[in-house]
Amino acid sequence: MGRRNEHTREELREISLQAAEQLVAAHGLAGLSTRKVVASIGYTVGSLYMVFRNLDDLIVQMNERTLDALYGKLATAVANRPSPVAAIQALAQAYLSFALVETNRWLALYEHRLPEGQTVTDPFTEKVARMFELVQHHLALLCPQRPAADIALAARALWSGIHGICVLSLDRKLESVGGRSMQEVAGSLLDNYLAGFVGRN
Amino acid sequence: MGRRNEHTREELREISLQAAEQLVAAHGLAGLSTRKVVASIGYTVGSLYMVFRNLDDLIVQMNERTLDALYGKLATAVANRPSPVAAIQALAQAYLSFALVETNRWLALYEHRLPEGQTVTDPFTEKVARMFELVQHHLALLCPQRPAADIALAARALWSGIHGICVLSLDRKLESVGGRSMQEVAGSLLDNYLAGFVGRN
DNA sequence: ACCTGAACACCGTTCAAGT
DNA sequence: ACCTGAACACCGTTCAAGT
Repeated sequence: MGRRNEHTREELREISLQAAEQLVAAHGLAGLSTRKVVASIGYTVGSLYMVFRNLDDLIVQMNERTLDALYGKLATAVANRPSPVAAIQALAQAYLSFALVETNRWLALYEHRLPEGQTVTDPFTEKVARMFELVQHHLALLCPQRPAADIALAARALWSGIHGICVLSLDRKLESVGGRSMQEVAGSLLDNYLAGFVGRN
Repeated sequence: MGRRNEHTREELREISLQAAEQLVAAHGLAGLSTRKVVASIGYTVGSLYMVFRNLDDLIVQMNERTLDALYGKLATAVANRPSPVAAIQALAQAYLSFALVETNRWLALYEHRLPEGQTVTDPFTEKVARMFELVQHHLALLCPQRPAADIALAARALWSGIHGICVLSLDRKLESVGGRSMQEVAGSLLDNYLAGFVGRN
């Protein structure tokens, strides 16, 4: 057998990633497998390994696409905001809303762990850094005379905080009882942190 | 074959959980399997199902033990603190330090997802709630005349924030570049949030 | 009652063989 | 060069059979 040649290498990569994204969106990262991907694109197991090094490689590439989509949402959300505070609030809301709408794909970003020794790929860290700088930039606009180290620390605290709110809100295991929305909690975090940060130069 | 009777049901449960904890501590949740557990305690696959409903059940029970250990650390850390703020800081530091020391077991709390329809067990949510109330209690001491809803919201924001800092710091994938320690970032979050929260009644 | 181990349905990965 | 599908080593879960 063999020799179908219906798709180029690049097309095969594309439809594989699309199939993976659909599987993850529908059933979570745990519902993804090489055999399900190839079944849904009409190929057999071996073919996946022509295009991806292994399943981890496929997941990393899928997650890179998710990061790109997330960055797109953040970038448009932050554009043309009247003030740095409004910009930061818009970033947080966009992050929450992406996590809420694309829950399973967003979760896959954090659920996937590389095997023991392996380290993360460069484009991946670059995409993460790019998002992080979005926050940092608007925080610097808010407090122009603050040293860069202060800004970096605050950006990291806020970013991590918003992220934590998403994680715990979307994980029904830890969703602590009192039913407040993600948005409320995030608003409280931002408002109070920024009040403290700005007020204490 | 059969009939060994070297261990009671309860002993079997105990050594299985201990073996699981060792496997997770050494290789992460992904390194845990029913077959590895039984191999390390000298039984065969079938025996596990005398004591646990399935692997998920074993993991949930293991995670409950981790939650108990974490609660113990938090409770002793918070005891006899001179002020509510000191108590809250001690809680945060204890949480960070547990995550840092028991990284893989702590990660397993969040990595494990129940299968599709299944919901979380009651003792589990209760243990989470108990930890959460620790924060809430000391926040209430800090601001006695604030309405309970404010306190609950703040506790959730802070708790989620500290959690997010742990998650992102321990995940090498997302560890944003500038190398600040978890403790520094958490300190920044607490100090600024509390300054904002207390100052704005 | 306790425990085994074969059996089944999955899984990721490799690779000789076919076109 | 492309693709298949058998093969291998794993996995979770069940259950007839043994003591």
